[in-house]
Amino acid sequence: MLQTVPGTLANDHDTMPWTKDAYVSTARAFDLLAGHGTRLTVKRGQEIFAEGDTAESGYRLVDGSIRLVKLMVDGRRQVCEFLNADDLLGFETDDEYYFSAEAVSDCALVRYSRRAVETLLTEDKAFARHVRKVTARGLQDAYQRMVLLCHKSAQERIAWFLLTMADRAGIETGYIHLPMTRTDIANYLGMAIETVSRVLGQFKQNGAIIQKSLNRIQVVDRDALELVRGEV
Amino acid sequence: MLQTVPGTLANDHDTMPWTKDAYVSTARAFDLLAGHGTRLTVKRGQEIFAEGDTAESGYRLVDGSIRLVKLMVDGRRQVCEFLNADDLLGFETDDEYYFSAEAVSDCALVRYSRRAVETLLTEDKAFARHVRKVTARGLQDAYQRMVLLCHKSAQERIAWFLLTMADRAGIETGYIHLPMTRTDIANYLGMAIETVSRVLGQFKQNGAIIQKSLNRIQVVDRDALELVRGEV
DNA sequence: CGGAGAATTGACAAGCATCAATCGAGGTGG
DNA sequence: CCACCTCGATTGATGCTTGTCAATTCTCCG
Repeated sequence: MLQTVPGTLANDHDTMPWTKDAYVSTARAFDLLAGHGTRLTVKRGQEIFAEGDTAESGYRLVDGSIRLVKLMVDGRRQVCEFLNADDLLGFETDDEYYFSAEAVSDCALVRYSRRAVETLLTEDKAFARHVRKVTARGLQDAYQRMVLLCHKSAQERIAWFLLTMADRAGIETGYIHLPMTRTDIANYLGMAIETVSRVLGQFKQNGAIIQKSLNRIQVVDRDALELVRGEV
Repeated sequence: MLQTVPGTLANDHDTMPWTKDAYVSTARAFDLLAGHGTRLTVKRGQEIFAEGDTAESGYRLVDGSIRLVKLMVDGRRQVCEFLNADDLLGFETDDEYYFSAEAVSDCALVRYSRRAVETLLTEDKAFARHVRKVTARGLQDAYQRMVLLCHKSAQERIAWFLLTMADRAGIETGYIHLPMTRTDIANYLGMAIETVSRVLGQFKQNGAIIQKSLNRIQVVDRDALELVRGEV
């Protein structure tokens, strides 16, 4: 099964056997929130909230990319997930954030107060279902990545990463845009940045990919990457 | 922060600042399900459901331990989580299970039909909140373990594991009961069973632990283990 | 054009996986 | 009740993947 965007707001119809009648479009669900939402923008590298902060808001990412990170006292960091446009953030927790959220690129978000979120969660069944679904998807992705971190080689991880990023972006351009740094990728996949560099170098030499610029990569030989990645 | 049992049904009061008024005891929440639940028992090693199965039921673990596993085609397995008495299982997904559930020891469960679960999720706010909370806790634990898998040494992992198991069990006896095999532990922590054995051997020699039997371990020097574990 | 941060490349070491053999425990049948 | 048998755990030797340290190069902006 292909990895899909966690918390995406589209294409839920085909996976909601029990709930077709109760389904409403995300657009309508968020119309209900609209009056309570405030737009904000954050610049690249800026923090939206920190681990341990009281969860006073939920966010919807409108544009840009965000990384969810857990920070260690010695400065090492674990990137738990990358979020893209239309992903939700902070809707599932009602006490403290258990990760920090940082802008990978300049971002536009809509911020909803916890009170508005709580109200909608209890009063709008479709919205509540959507949040459940999104959270479950997050857990699913986390478990999937545990397999990756425990059982896959450096090459398998990078191949998986490139293919996943391509799928998430839709790859209509032919290029994968990687807004994050090599350090982010390394911390996401549980390896050193040097290893990321080396494996990307191998793929370039294999002719599997072409690096147009630092964060623009073209997948020339998708089959080769899928072969390296192995089963998902 | 200490690791706690994911999805435990007790002690939620102190972490629900927004919802004290809406809170009802789990006992009452599950009274609502009672009429729809059916008891069942599974023997050690038996499968409750498999990854990819249609999620037709939710379960509450009454007694025993369960492992959530993802299986690879070559037979390797990733243990995503261990569940204990009072934990919930399969309540957050409404299409397909994204992991298999296997009995680590003989288990007693209560099984609820998907229809009953769906109904209660939409009609009982407190129950819906509880499921949200439990799922979020699962995601939190998953992220926490990513840090472990990516940044911690074998010794740190085993120390973390022992302390976490002790905390989850309440350790009133002075002994940690480990119902799972070394293979399970290895697949949970992302290391080889030989390494698990070796590290446990070191801890025994250090005097940090005493192994009463294969799955009964006494923590003699908790401070030493916490020192090895480092920050959580 | 120049500077600073990021990425690449290389050399080396270490932690851990793998392979292999032995040991131990728990369960069964005589 | 004991011996045996089988599976899991332990212990040892070895090799490899990958992390770490270091130096250089590249890229992006001002």
